[in-house]
Amino acid sequence: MCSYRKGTERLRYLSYWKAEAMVTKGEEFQSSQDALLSENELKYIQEQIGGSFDWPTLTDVGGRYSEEEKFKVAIPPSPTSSLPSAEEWDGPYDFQLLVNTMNANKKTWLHSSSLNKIFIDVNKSIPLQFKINCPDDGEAFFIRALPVYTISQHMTYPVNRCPLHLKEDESKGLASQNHVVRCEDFRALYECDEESKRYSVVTPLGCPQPGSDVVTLMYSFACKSSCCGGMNRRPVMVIFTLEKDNLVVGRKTMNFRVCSCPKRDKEKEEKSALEEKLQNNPGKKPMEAQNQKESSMNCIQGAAHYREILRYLIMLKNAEYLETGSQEALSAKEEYEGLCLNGGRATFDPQYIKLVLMRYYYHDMRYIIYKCDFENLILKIL
Amino acid sequence: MCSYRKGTERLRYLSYWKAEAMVTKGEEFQSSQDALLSENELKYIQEQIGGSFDWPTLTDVGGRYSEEEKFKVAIPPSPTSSLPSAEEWDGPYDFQLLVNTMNANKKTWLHSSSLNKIFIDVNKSIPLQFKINCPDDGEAFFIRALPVYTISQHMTYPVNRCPLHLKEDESKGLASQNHVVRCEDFRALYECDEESKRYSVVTPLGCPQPGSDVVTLMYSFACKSSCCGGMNRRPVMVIFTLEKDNLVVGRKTMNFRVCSCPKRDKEKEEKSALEEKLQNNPGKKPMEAQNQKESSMNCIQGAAHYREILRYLIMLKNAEYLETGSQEALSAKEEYEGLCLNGGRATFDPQYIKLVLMRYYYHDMRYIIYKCDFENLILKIL
DNA sequence: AAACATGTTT
DNA sequence: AAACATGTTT
Ligand SMILES: [Zn+2]
Ligand SMILES: [Zn+2]
Repeated sequence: MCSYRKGTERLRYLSYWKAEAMVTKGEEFQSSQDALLSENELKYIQEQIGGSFDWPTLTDVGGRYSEEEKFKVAIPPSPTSSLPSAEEWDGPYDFQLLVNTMNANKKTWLHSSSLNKIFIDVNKSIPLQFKINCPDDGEAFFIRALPVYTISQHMTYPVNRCPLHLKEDESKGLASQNHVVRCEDFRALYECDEESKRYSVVTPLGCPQPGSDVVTLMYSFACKSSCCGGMNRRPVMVIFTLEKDNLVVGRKTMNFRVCSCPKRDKEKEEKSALEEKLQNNPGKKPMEAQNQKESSMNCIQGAAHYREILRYLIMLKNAEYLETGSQEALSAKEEYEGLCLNGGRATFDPQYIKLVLMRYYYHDMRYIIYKCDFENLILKIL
Repeated sequence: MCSYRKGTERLRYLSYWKAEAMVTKGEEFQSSQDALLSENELKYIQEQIGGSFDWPTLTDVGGRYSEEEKFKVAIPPSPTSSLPSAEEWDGPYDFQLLVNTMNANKKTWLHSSSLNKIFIDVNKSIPLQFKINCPDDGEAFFIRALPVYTISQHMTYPVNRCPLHLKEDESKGLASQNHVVRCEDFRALYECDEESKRYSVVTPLGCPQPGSDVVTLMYSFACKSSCCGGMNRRPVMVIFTLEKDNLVVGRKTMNFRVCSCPKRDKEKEEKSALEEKLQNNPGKKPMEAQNQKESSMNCIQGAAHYREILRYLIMLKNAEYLETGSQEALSAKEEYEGLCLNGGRATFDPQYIKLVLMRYYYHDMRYIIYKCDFENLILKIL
């Protein structure tokens, strides 16, 4: 893991430093805010890295230890969290994603390298090639494919199938039922993140065929980008994470458009991207899907989780009030305190709540691990 | 009831004549074919009326009489059967449907008299006016609104809501949940025909406001004509039946298009209808929705019902074979006999099965009434 | 209301 | 592939 960039390493160190200090002192965290970095610490870290970063994924290993041995610990979002990282990262194994354009089936899919985008028919498969620098160890690696909306306003919502296509597939009772992204490999595992409600498919990478240094996996999409009540015309990308021992060790992304006329739509998007580039004319952006019916309720899943976010907002608003004396901040704080008490929900501006969630998830504390796992983790990282 | 047209009266007489003869002889029908008119009788009747006709609606009055008193009797399709009549009929009460164009809310709905069609936004209400020649007796009458696909290929399928809009409304748990056509009257009753699976809404007509001779009811549509997995771009009409004592005593129809741009679409349809008329150019018909996913399974609901239709087909094919010696008819007959035995289903050509169903429902026998009800009925009709 | 987006029919 | 149909965005 010597290829971690400097900023990322420093951030990891800083966050764990705070958590470790508390664990060392034998304190059990009372809430997710106990181990939060201060505003100044956050500011400093953001300057250092200027982007998203990676944490190792830890899951509850339930039942191995007694209750007394449990610790609440600062654990980062998993690759399927509400706001997963979409930063390209070759990682220690020089992870690469390749699209062999020779294979392009002009009828069913096309790749635009200028847009880093694949245009594909619904339910048609596309071969994607994955490469690492130790192909013979392929059986130890997994490829996770996770669809995510690319426009910031929708990014925190999971990508779900539309009611119509879901209904058509319900009777089949397949594990892939709720998944837009499918991998046509018999070892593919269809996962749902209970926290974020995101669906992803995880496939063992395996070793290349003799004479080849890449592994080819077939992917398909079970809904169109335009499906009403599903992606509803919102552009999506797929985040492909390379995973080993439950850690993310590489990441690649690809934009996708699942549509009826891949050729027409690719040409149109390329043309308008070119025009915008030539004229440097930001006034003629492509239309953006609006009026989505994902209730802002769904934006924050679960009553307990929602309360946690509210408490975080109360803290932020209180800090703002103490610092600036803003009456608006004070009344917002009081409103949130009321909601906390009576279990109500506020209607947040999506852009605002997105920023709040971004900050909140930087300090995600919602996982429980066991003391020895935590100690091993600290040893690995420091 | 003296205003029944001659052809209808004669047909009614003929069909009941056959049923009455059997009842008189004390025979209990063994199957729905026992009281069928012969091919020649049918031919004669069709020449006489050249269209659809009305029967009184009778329902099972269950439990009033002992089992021995029950009779199976030839009863016509109800107004919500699989192939309901769509013939305009003023009836004995001079039933009229009026659209007051003065009320037209240019933003949400428009009426085209040349097309007998209303173009309307989804979930927006339109006032429709109903008139009878005895408005003071209005409380004894009901208006039933039943949506039906206008293109013959889809006519026998019930009009259902799409999965998306259904899902949005499911949590509300309203009686109107599955209904595309809504009546905004607190006395409106939402019915589902268990046999045909058609949804209709029945509203008491009531008496006109003082000084008026019409009753106004507000209707709205909870899905668009274009809804995927629902009407799916197939044109629909609404059949408004005037009902009294469970009998249909008048019928009016109106075409509807539930869409996002009523004005644009009305102008376009009127223009293309005019062009077609002027040029008498049948080559440039508007596009027809195709590729519907309603399984032909759904076309005939229920295993027992399906078996009945199969037996009817066997009879038809056998008659055809005996008359013409057609080997094709013979092998079709044998195929259907096999399906009857093993409970299988054939894949019928939709156009063909539509014609078969049409003939079958002309002789609908699936209702049970009691002897005295039957005798009263005969007395009324003869 | 005009322009656009995007699935379907021809 | 071109023309059309029809919901959305500007
Ligand atoms: Zn879909
Ligand atoms: Zn709908």
